[in-house]
Amino acid sequence: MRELSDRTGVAVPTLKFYLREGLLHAGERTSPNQAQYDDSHVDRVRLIRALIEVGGLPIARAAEVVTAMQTPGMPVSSVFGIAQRAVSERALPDDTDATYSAGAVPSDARGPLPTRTTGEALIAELCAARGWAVHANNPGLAMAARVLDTYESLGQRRLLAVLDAYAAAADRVAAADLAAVAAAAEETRGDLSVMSDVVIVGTVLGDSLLAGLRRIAQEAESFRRFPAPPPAASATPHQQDPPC
Amino acid sequence: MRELSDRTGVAVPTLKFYLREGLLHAGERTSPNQAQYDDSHVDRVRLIRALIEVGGLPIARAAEVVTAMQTPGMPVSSVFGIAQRAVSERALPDDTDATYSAGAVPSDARGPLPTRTTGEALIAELCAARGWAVHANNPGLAMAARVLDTYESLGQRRLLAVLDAYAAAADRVAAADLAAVAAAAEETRGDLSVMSDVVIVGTVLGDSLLAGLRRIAQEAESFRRFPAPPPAASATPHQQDPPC
DNA sequence: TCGCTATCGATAGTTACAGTATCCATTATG
DNA sequence: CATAATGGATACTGTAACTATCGATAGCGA
Repeated sequence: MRELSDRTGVAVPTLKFYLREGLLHAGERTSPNQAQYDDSHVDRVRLIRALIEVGGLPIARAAEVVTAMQTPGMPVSSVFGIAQRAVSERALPDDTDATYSAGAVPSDARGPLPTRTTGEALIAELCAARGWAVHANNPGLAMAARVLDTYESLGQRRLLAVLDAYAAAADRVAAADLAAVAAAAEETRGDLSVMSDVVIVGTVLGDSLLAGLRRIAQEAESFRRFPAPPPAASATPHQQDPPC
Repeated sequence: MRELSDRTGVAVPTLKFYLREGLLHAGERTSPNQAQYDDSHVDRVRLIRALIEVGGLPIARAAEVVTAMQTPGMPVSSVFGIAQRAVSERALPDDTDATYSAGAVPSDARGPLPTRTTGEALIAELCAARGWAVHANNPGLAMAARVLDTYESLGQRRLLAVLDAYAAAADRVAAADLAAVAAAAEETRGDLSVMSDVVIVGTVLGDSLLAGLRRIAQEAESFRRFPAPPPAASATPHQQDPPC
């Protein structure tokens, strides 16, 4: 176990903790108080750390994910669903209620239609326009709708204008994601466990990658549009040095 | 204060807590133990809840953000930087060290070049290829590089193939983001506070929106590529019903 | 074989975060 | 004037993710 700790950089008590939580499979017993850990354990620990640190998953979600990963015949679509739920459920607390305690509806009673929310309606429209066919329980639906509703409630209706561009971007990203899965399938002649790996890692870490690239592109685009930030005097020190 | 609580759906003790933490500006004093809260407080509370619940920011980051937002002459580029740091720093713990305690470098000593990491090199290349000019301290650089390094360390080198598509998508998204800011600027003749709002809300919530849309697009694309998931028997119940 | 260290497993403790709860001296309100 | 609420301070709760300690072995070198 010391060796496993050394090879992964994770403290021994933490490894014990992961064993307890079912994140890490037990080693092969050699005696009542001795076990042998192999490369599969090293890989598993690395994956766990990646999901938690880079992907930001809580440990319970990571446990679900790795459990699903080692279930033998799990079809790709199910693995996708599990990965998606894992990264989404930290953003969707429990039941998406607004907790408005009293007369808190934002002032204007909208149309009498039984439409759930503006956001949901917009997303449904978007799906129709793009030909996206998904299950109603796809966590992305609630997530995206929630953001749109929040834009509205913050009086940022102008931000709804970004929706189409975001959708186009999402399409591109999803195409790349699935292409990676397909490539893995081809290389390994449809080895489900390899495909699961790609799906899990790609889905969970992909969010971070995309977010990071977005920040870079934002700053670059910002320079393009507002080349010299107005030479305003401010209390905090700003860094407006030359870009790298 | 009860009224503020009722109008926002946030418990009174929580509002007190936000006041203490500097998230919420104090009300106008009418007597030593009485204060008047107005619409600005309602808006602020809604913004705080949105940043925390939808954007997933920790309270300390939200405090930085709202503080920056109300700083008078803050240039747009600085606001962008603050918003970006707020959404990034939960993914970048402190100093991005690998904490490998002993002989933990993944077995093969790579080339003798002083290149920081493969990820950083790839991102630098990408920036050059796309004409992205950014400061070296842009949090997206570290974030994206980290994900790429993690792909490698997990033996998922094949996922590096998605990078170009992701970058193109990020470009699209950033263009839309900046277009929204520009539109707001035009509408309000360059009102910095309105622009700050758009930048903050767009940056923080945009990540969630994009992530949500990605999940939808992924599932849709998954159906397109793997129309009928192989009829495998598995322990857990799968839902492969008709899409909505 | 002795002694040292490490292991497994269990239980308990720690730190950080995000609130909640309680108390108190006022103060508004019916 | 009595009740209820307010602002402010302090203290407490609950969860997440570890971290420390303990006790009974078990391996390994001298």
